[in-house]
Formats: sequence, C-alpha cells, structure tokens
Amino acid sequence: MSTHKRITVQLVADHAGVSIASVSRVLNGLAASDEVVAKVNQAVAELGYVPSATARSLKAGKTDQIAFAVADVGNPVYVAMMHEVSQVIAHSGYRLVLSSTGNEAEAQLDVLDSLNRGFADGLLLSPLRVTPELVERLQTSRLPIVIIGSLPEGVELDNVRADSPVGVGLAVDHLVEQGRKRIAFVNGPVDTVPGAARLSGYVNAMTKHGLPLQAEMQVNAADFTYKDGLVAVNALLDQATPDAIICANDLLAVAALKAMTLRGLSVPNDVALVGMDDTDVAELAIPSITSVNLGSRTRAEAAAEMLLRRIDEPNAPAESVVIAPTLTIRESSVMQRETASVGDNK
Amino acid sequence: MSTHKRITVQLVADHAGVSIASVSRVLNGLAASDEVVAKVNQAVAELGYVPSATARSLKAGKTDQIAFAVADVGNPVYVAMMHEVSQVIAHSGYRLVLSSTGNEAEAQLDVLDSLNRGFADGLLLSPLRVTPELVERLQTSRLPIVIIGSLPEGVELDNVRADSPVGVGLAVDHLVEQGRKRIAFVNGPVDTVPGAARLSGYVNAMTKHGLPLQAEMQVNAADFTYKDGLVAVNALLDQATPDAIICANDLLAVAALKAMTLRGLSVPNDVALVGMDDTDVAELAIPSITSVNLGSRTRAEAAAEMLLRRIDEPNAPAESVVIAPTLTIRESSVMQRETASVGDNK
DNA sequence: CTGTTAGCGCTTTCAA
DNA sequence: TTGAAAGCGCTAACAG
Repeated sequence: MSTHKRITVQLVADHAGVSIASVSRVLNGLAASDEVVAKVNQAVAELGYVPSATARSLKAGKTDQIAFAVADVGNPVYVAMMHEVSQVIAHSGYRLVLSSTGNEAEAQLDVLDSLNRGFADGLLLSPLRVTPELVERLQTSRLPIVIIGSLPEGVELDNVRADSPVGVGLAVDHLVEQGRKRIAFVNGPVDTVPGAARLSGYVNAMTKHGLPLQAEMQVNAADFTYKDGLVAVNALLDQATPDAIICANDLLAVAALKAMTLRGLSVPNDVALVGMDDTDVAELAIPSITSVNLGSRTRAEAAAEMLLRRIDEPNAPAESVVIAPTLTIRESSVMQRETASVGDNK
Repeated sequence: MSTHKRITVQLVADHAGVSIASVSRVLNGLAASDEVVAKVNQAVAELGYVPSATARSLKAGKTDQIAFAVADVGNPVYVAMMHEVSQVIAHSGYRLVLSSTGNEAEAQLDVLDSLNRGFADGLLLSPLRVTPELVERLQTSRLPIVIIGSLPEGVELDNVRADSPVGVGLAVDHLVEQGRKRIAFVNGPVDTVPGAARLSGYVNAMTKHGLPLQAEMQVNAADFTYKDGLVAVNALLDQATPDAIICANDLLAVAALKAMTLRGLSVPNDVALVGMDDTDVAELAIPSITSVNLGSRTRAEAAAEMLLRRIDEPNAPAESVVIAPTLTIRESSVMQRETASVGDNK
C-alpha cells in the first residue's frame, strides 16, 4: 500500500545469494561474472532496490550537489542566471540546489553554515550585502565557493562580476546623446553592493558630462522590487521633472513605466527610460525598455564553470573575472520619428 | 589558506579530552556537566568543527530536505508558489531544494529517481504532463509526495489542484457581460494537464453561452512562454478578428498585449484581454491585465502543509483538495469610460 | 554524568 | 572473480 521497509544492499545480496560486495560491484559496473550480474539485477528489480544517496555520500565524502544561493528568486535576473547555471551544472553530473536567502545578511550566514555541514560540494553565492562577517566566513569556509558580484578590495575569493559603474555610464552617455539633460536616477538600497556601485557610476557619469547632481533627482527604493519601485518613482516625480530616468534594475524600470503612464507621462517622448540587467521584462514591456546588459547570463555561466574547476583543484589561486557591460537600446529611450502606430513588418 | 582535513567528533573529543559521546551530547544539548560543556565548546571553536550533515542523515534516516520540482523556474506562477512553499518549509525546520525538470516527461522521472535515492524526505511536484509511467512511479515511490495539479480519475495520490475549467468559465462570463462575442482562446500545449483542462473550460463556457466554437479562434502556443505566445497570437490575429482573447496564462497574455499593440490594436477598446494565474506580470503590464486567479499561492501553501503532514503520518489515506478560482478584474477587459488619459488620484 | 560500542548503508581494500 | 571486513562521521543504547 504505502511506505515499506528500506531495502539495502544486504537484502539484495541475500535475495541474490551473493555477497554485498558483489552487489556493489554490479551496481557500479565493475568486474563480475555474467551469472552474478544477472542474479543481482534480478534481485534489484524484484525488490525495487534503490541505493541510498546518503550512505554513498558519507562513504565518498561528496554529495554531488551544488548550491546556488540568491537573494530573491522573484528577480528575473536571478531566474536568468539560474537557467545558465543549471545548464552547466547538469552537464557535469551535479544536481543543483537552489537556496533563497532573502535580503537579510543573517540569512546568508545561515545558508553558508548549512552548506558547510556538507549538503553540497560547492556554492555559488550572489550576495546583496557583503558584511565583514560574511567575508570572514567565506574565507574560512571549507567549501569551494564562487561569488557572483563584486567584493571589497583585497579579498581573495573566486568571483565573477559585472562592471556596473561602467554600465550606468553607458546609459548616461546614451541619454545625453539623445539630448536629455535632466537625468534622474532610481536606485535600490545603497547599502547593497549593486546599489553602491550603480550610484557611483551615476555620479561619475553625470560629472563627466558636466551635468549637475541634484538631490531631488535621486531616489532609493527600499528594495530592488516592483512594489518598492512604484513608491520611489512616485516620490521622484512628486519632487522633480526629469526628462530621463535611469533605474538600477529592470523591475524598478517597469515600475517607473507604470507610474509615469498613470500620470499621463509618455515614454519616451516626455521621459526617456533606461533599466539595468537586460532581462525578459525589459523586452516585454510596452514600450520595450532600453536596458544595460550586465552580462548576467555570461556571468552565471562563467561562475558555474569556475566553481567546477575549483572543486577539482581546491588549492589553485583565487580567480577574478570581470564581464564588460553593453547597452541594449529599445523603444523607451529613443524618440519616435512619427506619431505612427501600426507596425507593418511583413 | 585553504581546504584542511575534515574535522570529526573524534578529533574534537581528543582535543577536549572527553569521549565522542560527550561531544555528541554537548552538540545536541543533552545532559552534561558544565565542565565538559565548556571543554567541548572550546575544542569546537578552536578546531572550527562543523558536524557532517551526511553522517547525521545516514544515522537519522532523514535529510531534512524537501524538494520542489517545477517545470520552468522562469514562469512567474512557479516563482509565486516557491515563495509560499519556502515560507511553510522554513518554519518547519526543513530546507527547500528546488529542481527544475524542464517540460520533458523524462526529466521528471529522473528527478523522481534522484529523490528516491534519498536526497529529500518529501517531494512537491507540479507536473506539466502526467504520463501513465509517471503515475506508476509516483505510486510505487517510497517517498512522501504531494502533487500540485490535477491527476487522472482514480489515482490515489495526495494532491491539491485548481479548478481551471471553472476559472476559464469565469473569464468567459465576464467577457460576455462586457458585451464581447468573438472570444478567442490562446492555449498552451493541449497535451499538458493545464492545457487540456483550460481548453475544456473554454469549450464548455462558450457552449453554455451559445457562442460558436470556431477553429480559427483557437491557437496553441508551443509552450506556456512569452516567446511562443507571440508566435501563437500573431497566427491568431492573422486568421481571425476577435473582440476578446483569453490566454491560458499570464505570460501568453503579455505576449498577446505586445502583439496587439504592435498591430495598432487597442486593449481593451478593440480587444479585451484576460490572462490566467493572476501573477505579478498581470498587475504590472500596461494596461494591467485581468486574470483568473487559480489560487496558486493558496495551493502551494496547502500542498506544503499537506506534505509535512504526510511525512509525519505516512500511512494516512490520500487527500485531495480543490481550490476555487476567482477573477481579478483589471484594465485590460473593461472598456474605459472616457478617452481620458491623465490619472489624477491625489 | 560519562564512556564504550554498535550500527545507519555503502564502497573498497585485502585475501582467498 | 568473489567474499569478509573495515570504516565514512554520527547518534543512541547500554553499562559503569
């Protein structure tokens, strides 16, 4: 009917009339006489034997699992990364385990602890907030780890990161080129790694173009989410009249689009809009949103491969890879030629 | 520097000058003299000891992991479910392991195999295609399993499902009420469980209202994704002129919105649009999309709790819960009163 | 209160 | 080729 007793090699051996060693050999495709192979296979089938992964792991000292810890499974950029990672991982014979850490620094530590207990053979971590404690724990961890994202100067840990300041610069350059001058910036929390980096990119780029940095042209959403984005953008529009808005990620950009549309502001005619991460949502928004491509997919893939390498070679020196950003120009930032409407692409 | 030798209870015991049993007791908060507790704790700290989860699992016969297998991590409905599940699971002391099965039937079996080897103590599965083989394997599985979604008649497995035919009916009723008559249906693959159910709902509802069922008013996307949705919707619009479109999920609805906008069709004025699943993307689209709420969040939560119960009581009879759908009405299906544009909500 | 010991289920020498 | 036996690191009787 339902749950039976657990079936072990011992049971199979008894049933087949051979030793457990023979069962193990057959199971692992090692040398054995045809007769034994047949007997064991039959016993396995009859009993419905399934080897225990736990026992095997204990013996082997490895779990064949790789963990991917992200702050927010709801963020499309992580979803995209997940896809890439799972490709790479699957082809390597590991299973991928996803852990959602939330944006609490503490939760990240818990995940790390948990993994250090041996649930996985390696960890891909994309931390939102890098506290000194986290760095400390990361460095003393016995587990191979690759960080997706930036790390403080001098920290020796494998990592692959995007150059988001340059990315923001790309966005500013493009907007300036489009004749925009009053470029506002909607950021996420500035005490996060990406928040801080993107802010500095904005400041640098504005300065480079000789544009003024005004406090009322900058707002920070409480989190990198659509909901918090709405609040932030509305605050911005209440206090300023930008002719362009750069958002620190695509979710915030979609929120900006929504907020502006509700206010009767036209994008891109009244306000040009640029997001970051270049995820699906930028493509499917109406109008589609120009977005800074920070190479998330490339980064995820590179990180997964790096981790695999690290697992094979635990003592190699730490690597660090930087992926160059590009800009994907879409409708939201380029003034339309005509008031036309009907697209007629055969 | 880097990877050291694994530290075990034995090492800690030696270092502390006590027996391994005492170490184990201290670690698990069992009775021990203050002196021993102190010595052990110090040794643990000094050596940086971390207990091995694998060994503990082998001994305990459980892993404290629960697996959630979904077809496509990129689908917002699964993301929403994930959130709910992870809440419930986290509070119960289990870790959540996400497995992406892809839409291949075979991959689902692999996941099942893998899990049966003991990687998890329970499984939440939301299968897209329910093959006889899958049902067979599900039933003979030694692992507690709860299915999110419908199952063939007579299959005795815990499951919590939505009544999507009724859900589609809600959408049709609403559109008819709005004066729409030429209601088209954009489905996903009909050989999937949701695809089949939603189609039958459409057929029933149209018949009930005495509306004709026309072949050119029905298309099936190759998959429940945005990209495949674009293709399907364009095919539909090339061959028919509906005044309303129901899409089998929100991703398809967003694609429909995009395709129509590109053709200069106004939503909802020219064509009313209704999606299904009531996910975030329905809310953030412009215009926001009316969507059938199939209670995904509720289902996920109920399923997680059911699984927890099942793990505690493996031999209780199979349960089956049905969540009633509701309709979340938004802009995409209700004709605007005025041609107005500027929203002026204080 | 503490230590000794027997496994959990598996792989893998080591002999036969 | 095959079998006996020794653990992987941990917990839980069972004595002391």
